[in-house]
Amino acid sequence: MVARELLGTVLEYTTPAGRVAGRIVETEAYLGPHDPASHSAAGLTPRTRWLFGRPGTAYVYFIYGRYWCFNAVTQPVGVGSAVLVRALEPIDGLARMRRRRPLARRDRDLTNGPGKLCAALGLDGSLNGHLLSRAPLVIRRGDEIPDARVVVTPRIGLTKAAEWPHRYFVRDNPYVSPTPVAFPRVAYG
DNA sequence: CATTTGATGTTCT
DNA sequence: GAACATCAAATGC
Repeated sequence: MVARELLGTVLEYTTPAGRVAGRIVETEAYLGPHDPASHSAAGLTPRTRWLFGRPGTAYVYFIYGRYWCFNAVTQPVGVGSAVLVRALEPIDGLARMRRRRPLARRDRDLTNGPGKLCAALGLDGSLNGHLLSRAPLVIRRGDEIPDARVVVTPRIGLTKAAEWPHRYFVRDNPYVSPTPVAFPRVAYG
């Protein structure tokens, strides 16, 4: 599963304002049209245009009237499958992240949620459709995370398919978003 | 620490 | 008109 493979890779955004980067420590897989929780379940709409694009495309959407969420498309054109990046461990540009997230009290609060990390990095809808193999926004190889350090749970915040176990995170990493207490946690593999 | 609640506006029905 | 892949503040331990 690509969502698991993305753990440990580095998301890096370079603009005239500077460079910000973080290690991906939490992801969620959204499958194709047969996944009721995926935006692709509703078919092709103006919003989901880039979700149905080629693998490695950025799919960025606006939610709850305030926040952007960043995804990487993972399946061939027309399928509509993507991985939501839910948390980063900051690597570079910490000062810029703090300026963009003035309400974050602790550094771990800068990027431990999908809306938070987009705000910290400055990601928004202008990046929709961008290919992640090229500047200014790239995902590059980082640390390999052993299977023994990967935990699987249901996805957060869903009403449909709420029990499907497609959330992955790095065990004991302080930058992972809080796991709801009632969630089952399963070792990967 | 855990749980609850209000804010916010786009998207699709 | 309802739903929504969220967040932060407030509350009760």
